[in-house]
Amino acid sequence: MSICRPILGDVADRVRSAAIKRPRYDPDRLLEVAVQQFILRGYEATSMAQLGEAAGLGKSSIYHHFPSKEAILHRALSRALDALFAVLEEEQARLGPPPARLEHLLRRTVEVLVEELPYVTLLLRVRGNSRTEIWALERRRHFDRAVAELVAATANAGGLRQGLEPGLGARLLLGMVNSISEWYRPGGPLSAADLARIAASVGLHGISGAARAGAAEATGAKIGR
Amino acid sequence: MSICRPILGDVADRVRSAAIKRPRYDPDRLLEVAVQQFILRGYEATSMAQLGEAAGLGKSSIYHHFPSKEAILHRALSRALDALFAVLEEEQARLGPPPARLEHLLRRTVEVLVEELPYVTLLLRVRGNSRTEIWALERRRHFDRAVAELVAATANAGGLRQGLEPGLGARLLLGMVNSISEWYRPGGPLSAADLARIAASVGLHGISGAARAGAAEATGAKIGR
DNA sequence: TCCTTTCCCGACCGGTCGTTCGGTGCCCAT
DNA sequence: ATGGGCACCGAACGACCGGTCGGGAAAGGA
Repeated sequence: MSICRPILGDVADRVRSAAIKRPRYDPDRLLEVAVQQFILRGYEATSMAQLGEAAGLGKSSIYHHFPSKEAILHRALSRALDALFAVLEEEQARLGPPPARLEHLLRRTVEVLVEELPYVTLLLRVRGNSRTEIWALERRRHFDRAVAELVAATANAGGLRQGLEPGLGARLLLGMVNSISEWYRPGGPLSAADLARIAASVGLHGISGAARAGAAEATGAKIGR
Repeated sequence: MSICRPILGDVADRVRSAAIKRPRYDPDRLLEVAVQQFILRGYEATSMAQLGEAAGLGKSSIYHHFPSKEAILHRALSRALDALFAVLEEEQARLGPPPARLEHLLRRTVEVLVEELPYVTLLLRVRGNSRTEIWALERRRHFDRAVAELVAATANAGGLRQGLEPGLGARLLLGMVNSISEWYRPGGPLSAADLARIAASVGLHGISGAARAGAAEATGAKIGR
């Protein structure tokens, strides 16, 4: 029963085998395994026993590194949020004309999303069930608002298409960018920097300027020049 | 304890009160309540007892209408998937030039997403934990592939910006459209048809044609003038 | 060498999970 | 009025949940 555990992956094997010199866990390495599991099965659907198994430990051993299951989640979400907020502090996101700042912000957001893929993925799936999740949701809302304000500033500079409310534009933009976490896997042919450049460009082009008369242009509003 | 249940909403009250003539449930009405709860707390995190409470029933009563918790999920996901696939069958999505078909498909997808908001929202959150979820994921993948093929056909017609791989364009497009389920609530100032028109326009404009030289255009490639 | 600290384990706790079951009351056709 | 069936209930099931605890192996400085 408990013997027939499935092929337990990567980290666990590296730890189990005495050949390699890393017999013990530290919180961050355990976090890596845990977040992997949370993404695979969902946070609620992942039991402490499964976390232990994936790490090659008994479930009680987890509590040596983390005081509770929720604490693991908190640490993971905090890591994602810190990385995202760091982007807001970057010089190119704070200075210069709004459109350029927005482009930088989007591009760097995608890059961070890829760099911290598991953690950001987990963040984007949070729905507000526990105090930790509500806290993360609230912090994430602040980030979204910063993006929305930059979109609004871009709109004031005439960088938004007619009839597109800035708030809506920001949501569509963020939705597109965030959805990357659902399919992007590093190691593919597309580098993070390339993806970031393309996604930011596609997004900004979509919400900006006059609608080009494609065959598919349904919006009646057509800017004169 | 069990008395202090929070203000339980809408449907439950309507059913509880003898004033209105609908004292009994049928599967579809119960489904409505259940899906509401699944979205609120997540499928795994919602217990049968909570479902019952939200419906004004004991948890054992749920089993009079559904054979299992997973069956409820299956029915909800099936409803969403059926509605989406119906769009693929629409005449304007099958005939005509690819760009126009793509525009129709996107617009109608948004409209369906809004019409069947709770069910589609649930579908978009499925991660593949159970057999039902895997089935839904597989079926959804077919829908996504149909969109991707239409994007590819649009690309062949020269309707895609340079350097944007059709598969990537389709993912960004779908990501943007699907993200609408995370914030749109009916009853607001924005009608479903308007939202659909705008979202489809923004998305198609984003992936199509040459990049306009905005201040935020970072792609080294700068078109002559 | 010995002893402290770090890391990990199995056994166990109260509680909750999805599900089952025997029984009860209401609605409605007869 | 009455009998049958539909909708519902409370109690109970085994399994499993997150978390606790006392103890044991292994590492590391002395």
